[in-house]
Amino acid sequence: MNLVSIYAKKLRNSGLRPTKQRIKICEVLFDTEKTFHFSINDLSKIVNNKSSQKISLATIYNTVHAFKEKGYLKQIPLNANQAYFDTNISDHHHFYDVKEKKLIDLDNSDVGPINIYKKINGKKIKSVEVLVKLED
Amino acid sequence: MNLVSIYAKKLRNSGLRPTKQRIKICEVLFDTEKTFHFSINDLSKIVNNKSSQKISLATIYNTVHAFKEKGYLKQIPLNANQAYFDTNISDHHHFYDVKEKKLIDLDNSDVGPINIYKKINGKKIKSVEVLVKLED
DNA sequence: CACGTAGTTTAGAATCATTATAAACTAGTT
DNA sequence: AACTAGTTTATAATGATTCTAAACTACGTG
Repeated sequence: MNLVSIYAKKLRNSGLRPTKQRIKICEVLFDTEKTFHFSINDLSKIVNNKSSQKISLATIYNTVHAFKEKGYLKQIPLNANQAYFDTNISDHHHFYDVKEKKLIDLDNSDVGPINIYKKINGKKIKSVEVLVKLED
Repeated sequence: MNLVSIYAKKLRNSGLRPTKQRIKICEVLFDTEKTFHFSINDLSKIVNNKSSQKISLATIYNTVHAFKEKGYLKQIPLNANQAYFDTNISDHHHFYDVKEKKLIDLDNSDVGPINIYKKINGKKIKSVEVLVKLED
């Protein structure tokens, strides 16, 4: 089965119609060995540099949100003036190089086990994310 | 020594002139037993509800940034559409109740020691912040 | 295959947090 | 009192994100 039909299936399975735009975005996001971090603007540039048939910014926003919702992307908790996303959806963390404004993956295996001793009544833990800020 | 002169001294010691506005903001932020979380808008409302002599939004922004710079406030790494700050500047972490959009402090003592085994050449760790998302 | 419809895309407008500007003001010094 | 660097302010500008509503499209049904 080729990639396009794999993406189409993946989209259909999540209740999303496999449109040309979504397939093209899938190709940029998931058709690669390495995972990566991106902002909406980054993604828009990458996608629209690949072909003359442009995808509107609104669609990029819609699609990224849908993919995040479905768990195909993760948003990185970070104080920046724009949102950053990660195609690496495995349980992991991040370095943030404050000076260079660069994110670096920090695998779960590079961080010792994290124990949370405090409990909040009626709530359970959904995720634990660590942000390690770096300086020179 | 009264609080106003304590704040004035604190400001002067950091190279910030103790203006009426900054003192008033100090009173809101630091003249309390409990620490708290706030957005710029929250702070603006609190400050301007306390007296008829209003402080402009621009000054609130300037002051919060200056205080953050000087280490009197911390910004909380979080994906929200606005920035959140914390008057608790001790080394600690946060719960984030996704549904209720509420932040809860998580003291350092409520989290086991965090070990980062990965090293980045030429960089050292500035801070380690944990965000624990909560769900029902 | 044509049709209908719900879902999708799109350009452009609207919103909203934040930052920049530049003129008026003020703390602290001379 | 005068000076100056630092501060405040209203307002404009910016920029990311969301909204809108009209055009388009995937796809099941007849």
